[in-house]
Amino acid sequence: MRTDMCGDLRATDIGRTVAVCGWVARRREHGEHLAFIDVRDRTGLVQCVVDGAHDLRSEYVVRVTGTVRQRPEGTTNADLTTGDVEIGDCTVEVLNAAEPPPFPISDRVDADENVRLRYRYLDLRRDRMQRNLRVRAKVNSALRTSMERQGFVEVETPLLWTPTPEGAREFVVPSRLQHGSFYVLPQSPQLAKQLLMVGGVDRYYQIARCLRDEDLRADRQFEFTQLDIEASFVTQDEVLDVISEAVLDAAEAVTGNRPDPIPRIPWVDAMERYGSDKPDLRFGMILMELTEVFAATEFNAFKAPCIKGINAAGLAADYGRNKLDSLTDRAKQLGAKGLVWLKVGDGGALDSPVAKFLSPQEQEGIVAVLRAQPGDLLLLVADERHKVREVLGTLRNDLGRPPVSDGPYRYAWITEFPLFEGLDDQGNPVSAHHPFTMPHPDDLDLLETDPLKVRSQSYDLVLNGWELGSGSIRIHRADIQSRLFKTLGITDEEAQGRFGFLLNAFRFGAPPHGGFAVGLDRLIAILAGEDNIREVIAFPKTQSGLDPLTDAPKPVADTVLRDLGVRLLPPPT
RNA sequence: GGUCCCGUGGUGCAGUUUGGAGUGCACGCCGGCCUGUCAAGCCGGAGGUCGCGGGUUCAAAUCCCGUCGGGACCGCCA
Repeated sequence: MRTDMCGDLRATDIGRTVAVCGWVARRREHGEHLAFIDVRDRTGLVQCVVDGAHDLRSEYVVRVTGTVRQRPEGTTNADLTTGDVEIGDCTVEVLNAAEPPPFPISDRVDADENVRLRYRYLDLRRDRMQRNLRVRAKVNSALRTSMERQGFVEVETPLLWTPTPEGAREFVVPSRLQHGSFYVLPQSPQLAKQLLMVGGVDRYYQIARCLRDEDLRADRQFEFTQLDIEASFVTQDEVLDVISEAVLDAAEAVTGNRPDPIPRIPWVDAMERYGSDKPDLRFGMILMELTEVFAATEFNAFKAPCIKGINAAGLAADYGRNKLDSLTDRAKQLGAKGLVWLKVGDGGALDSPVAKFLSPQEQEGIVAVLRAQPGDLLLLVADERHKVREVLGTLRNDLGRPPVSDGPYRYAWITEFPLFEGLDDQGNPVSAHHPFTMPHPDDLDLLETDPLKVRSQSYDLVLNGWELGSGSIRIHRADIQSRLFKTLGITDEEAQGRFGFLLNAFRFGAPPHGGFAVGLDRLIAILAGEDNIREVIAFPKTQSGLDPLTDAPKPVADTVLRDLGVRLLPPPT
């Protein structure tokens, strides 16, 4: 039907008779016998010179045959890849007429999200979306190639899975053949891939769809895609190497440049330096330790277990009283008792409401530790250590963080996460990752004595302040798993009920294993320069979980419910 | 469950603070003119439940309450 793609035509094609197919992007009429139409396909636009365009309208589907020729002197268009040439002597065949689109098929205007999604098939015609889909395809392809090269085998796992009461809320699927029982859609292939390790697959990967019935965000959809991997007989470093290779390959495939090797930062360092377990390494403003400086302070607000400060370099002039007050409000909102700000004057003197409470030695200490220069704005928080980290980490992002999709790409591995995060209502520790995460070998004996101090062999991958994924070395030995369940307050019977199939499998020779999962929607969004994963998903849902295109979710017929053995409750009042 | 922003011809916006005739801008659409444009240009025209419901008022796009939808965020996301 066609000989060429619109966007591919170049001066080297001059003289060829070609046929292109696509949509009428624009037409420019110059009287009865001269008109230009721009024909668009997924590769771009080409200008066709036609003898009148009266029967053509925007988005008509056409097949144009003609001869590629050099554009006349002075009429080339440097903004188009095809701008040196045009198709002349055109015959235009209308393959299909079209109504005017409900919004312009153009990158210049951003239509209402609801309208974009209702007419997603039109939205997808836009350059931006075409580009994003192709970035996505490139990433998928690069990852597959990388994983294959590294000896991994793609295995598909079930979508109809079994409920696991831990973790994210699951989508539930009623069983027609077993009334009263339900499948769930997997929040990840976690347990399936561990079974594959017991099955001797050794090196598994999958570009896997995962489903979680949790509230939606710019970086979260109900269904999302992970590069999921699991490997046997590996150390943590080996897992990190495999994933590093894969994501650097993906970035290189998209951008043409290979980002720097990915630094590995222990969790406690990330929290101390950036106040976050997903630090954005594109900017500094490190949280500096001031506790020692105020060891003997007379200033009551600084008689605290931990004092840290950040230096918002050069921002003193930008922050007048109002903005400083709202920063203070923000800090209090985050749970701080207060926020101390100091501006560094021209002579290096500190200008601050609390300056008079600080000794000269303390003031010098602040300047030295924060490497303060005239014009800098210094922000200090004194409190419990975890609170100081959290508040200053948030302020650091508020003050310094560029949009997520701005370059450069700064990946980071965060390692040695705590095994547990806090206590539940019954006073039992809560797994930070999941209950099959291997404790750090040096901390095993703390399981029974000081569980909250136990580090784990788990790790996150971060890119420009977005969490891209997480993984861990798993527990493969029954004795350690049993100790962990005991620490979590889970009895052997409960464990059997919840994860029996996995624990049974582990009795038959489970190899040491570990893995990781990379959130591809987020990775692709960042590589595509988007700050919302909807932009890299062909058919996403709105924030309230609706699909304006199909109107899903919808009620189903009573007969369907009857077949499933399901009865609806009256709507809540 | 909560906080904040948004909803005005097909599209994007202004108008809302301080109530006074559906007022304005740009694009698109329809018709006409136009032989080198490229976000073509010029002339003319059509097109409105100001998301929806209620309230206040002589009078509501504008103020108040509720509700629906979109977005950002908190909670939630082992």
